[in-house]
Amino acid sequence: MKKKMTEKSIELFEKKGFTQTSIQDIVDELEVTKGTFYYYFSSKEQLLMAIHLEYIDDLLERQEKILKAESSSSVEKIRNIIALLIHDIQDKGPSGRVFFREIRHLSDENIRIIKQKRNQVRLNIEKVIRTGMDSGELRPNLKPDIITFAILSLTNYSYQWFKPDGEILSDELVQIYADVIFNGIIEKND
Amino acid sequence: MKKKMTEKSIELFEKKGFTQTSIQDIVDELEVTKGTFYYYFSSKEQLLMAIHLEYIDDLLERQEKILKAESSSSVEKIRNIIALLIHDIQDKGPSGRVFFREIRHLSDENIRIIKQKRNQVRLNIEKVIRTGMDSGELRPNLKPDIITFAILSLTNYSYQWFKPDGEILSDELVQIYADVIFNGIIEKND
Amino acid sequence: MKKKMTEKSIELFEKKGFTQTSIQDIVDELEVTKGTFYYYFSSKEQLLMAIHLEYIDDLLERQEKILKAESSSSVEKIRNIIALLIHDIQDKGPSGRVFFREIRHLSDENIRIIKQKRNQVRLNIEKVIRTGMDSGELRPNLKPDIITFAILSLTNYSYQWFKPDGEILSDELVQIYADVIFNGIIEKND
Amino acid sequence: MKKKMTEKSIELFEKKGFTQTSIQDIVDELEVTKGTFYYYFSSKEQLLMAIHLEYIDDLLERQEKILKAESSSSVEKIRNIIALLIHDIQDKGPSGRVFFREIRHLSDENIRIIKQKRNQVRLNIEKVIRTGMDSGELRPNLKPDIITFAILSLTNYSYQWFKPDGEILSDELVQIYADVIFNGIIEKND
DNA sequence: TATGAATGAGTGTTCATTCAT
DNA sequence: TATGAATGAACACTCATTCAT
Repeated sequence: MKKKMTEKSIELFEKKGFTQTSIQDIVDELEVTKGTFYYYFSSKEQLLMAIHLEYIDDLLERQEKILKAESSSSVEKIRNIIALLIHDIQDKGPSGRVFFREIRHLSDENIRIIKQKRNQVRLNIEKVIRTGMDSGELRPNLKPDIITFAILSLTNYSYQWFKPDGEILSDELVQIYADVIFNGIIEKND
Repeated sequence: MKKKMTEKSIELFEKKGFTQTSIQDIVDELEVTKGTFYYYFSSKEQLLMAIHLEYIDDLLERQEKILKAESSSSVEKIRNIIALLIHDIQDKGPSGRVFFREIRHLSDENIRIIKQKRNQVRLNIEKVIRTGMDSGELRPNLKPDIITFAILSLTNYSYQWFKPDGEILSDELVQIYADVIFNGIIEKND
Repeated sequence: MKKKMTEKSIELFEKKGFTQTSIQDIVDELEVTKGTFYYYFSSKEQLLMAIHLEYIDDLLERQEKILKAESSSSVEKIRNIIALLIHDIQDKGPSGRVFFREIRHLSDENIRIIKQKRNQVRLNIEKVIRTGMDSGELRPNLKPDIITFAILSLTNYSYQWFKPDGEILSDELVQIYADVIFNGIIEKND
Repeated sequence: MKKKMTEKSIELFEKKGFTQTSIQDIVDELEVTKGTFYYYFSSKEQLLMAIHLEYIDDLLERQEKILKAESSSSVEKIRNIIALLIHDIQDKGPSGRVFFREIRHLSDENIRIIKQKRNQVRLNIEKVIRTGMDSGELRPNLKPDIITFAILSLTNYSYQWFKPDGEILSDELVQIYADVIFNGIIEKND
């Protein structure tokens, strides 16, 4: 039941937003009563926090696996991280959208916790870029922090427009975005 | 007074969000009463729509100017559009953030109107890219629609993290982002 | 309307208790809506605090008048204070009962404020007793603080059983209680 | 377990009040579940009634013992009853406070039962006073009912301020109160 | 004896909106 | 142009109580 509630909440939060979704909306859909909701969650915010934690913890865990792969080059690792972030939108699109949009409705303390984990994701990318610059895989004159923001912009903003069931597949999107990031769009006349 | 209300609303909507800001909050700051608000606006949503319209119409207008400049190359036009979108965050950050975050609180009909104008901005970029590909300035194998989304991701997502008063200047950000988009990050060993 | 609300609230709080009286109960009786209540009071507790303040401030003011009367002896002053406290039960019985019973539902800060004023009433009585002992009007071996509690017990507890519309008049009660306090109940065989 | 529940309830009811204490609060402290509570008590009110009954029945029983002592004078009996009532505050303070404060949360029928027993305590005192007046121990012109209320006011109100662990001992309080009641506070210049 | 899931009526509070003045 | 009193629907949350196991 707790699982069912979380899932239905993600669905509704994504469709209507956190504030616009009432506890009544959630329990109505599951055909239970409000009391039942509060049996499993102590508050609406706690539910939102649970959704956030599940999302970011899973993401961090999978990112660590990519980082630890010793056989990968930095370029491969970046490509894998881009794939990870983009695919998340396909696989768990709704919770991703909730994650990116509703964080502000958490309490200050919870925001701090989530932002710290989000920063970890960001700093992990930054580190790979630095390693790639040092090893000569990447151009030496880059600003790693800004490049990281560029990558996160591409992947995170995709939840705003990318529909996994649309014409373009998420694998294609990964390939195109990696190509842009790595090679740029200008024609080189060598 | 109407102007003052709009401005104060943008400020509050940005700080606390549309739903979390009450009419009472707005009128309290201006030291008038709720009646006054309803003299100038027929509803809270109408105020939000006014903010959206002002933002997007101004943006479209300035984008058109860039597009019409006959002396510019496609690459220059793209760079100018990136500059336009990034600078907006600096100059009218709050209304930009409101624009990107609160659209969902408009009525369906109003959402349609705003999205149409937003699409216009997007299609304008797409067209410049196509022109650049045709003229040989840009690589011929690009997907213009996706590249457009990439550009919009970089610029629009910047409102999430970019602080105009921080270390990095918006001019620098424009330059770095243009460099990434045009040249990529990989070291070319020609 | 605010006045009407306070009065009806006192009436209901006295009959059913603060917690058992809902805002709905109050507004139903006045045939208005809950919104109206919150137009005049920011919370249920604030209403309770208003009731407390009005009661104790009025009491203190009238007590001061008694204390300042230069022509009265200490015995007369004590008798007048007993009359003041007892008559309050008759004149504004309901708010007195609310005052003595519901203080615990105030916030800690508000409890502090009210208790301080209540202590003032108590200390004022204590001072009169000391003066009476010094001047020889009262027995020299009394404990003024305990005697004060005795007086307050008699008067304050009367709200628990004394009905002003019953057989015995409040003037009689004052006389009897003053007689007990001053002379005791034992038969003196001098 | 039933005993433990009653005791913990008294403790909580005294600290937070009957309405402010939830069944959940009680069972949490005992580390059992709500189901367990309803195994032993049919309702929250029934628990409150049990507390009241235990208190008043015990009091009545001990009062009867005092009344039956043939060797005591009326004055001695009154002094003993004052001691009984005051000491109860020391020995079972919490349940006394619950008794005096929360009776209103009983059902009408239960209120009737408790009030009847409370009246018995009162009428017993009244009877001793009458006997004392008839035998010449007490002043002949007293109103026994009012004097009884005076005694009960002194003793019952003491739960509002008297702290058994404070400076003054309950034995001293008994002595002082008895002295006031019997002798008054005025200096007699015979 | 005890649990834990579920109920449903109720609570204080918020707030966009209306309207006579 | 602006006010201020009033509305009413909604909201998050509480809690005594039930009952199958």
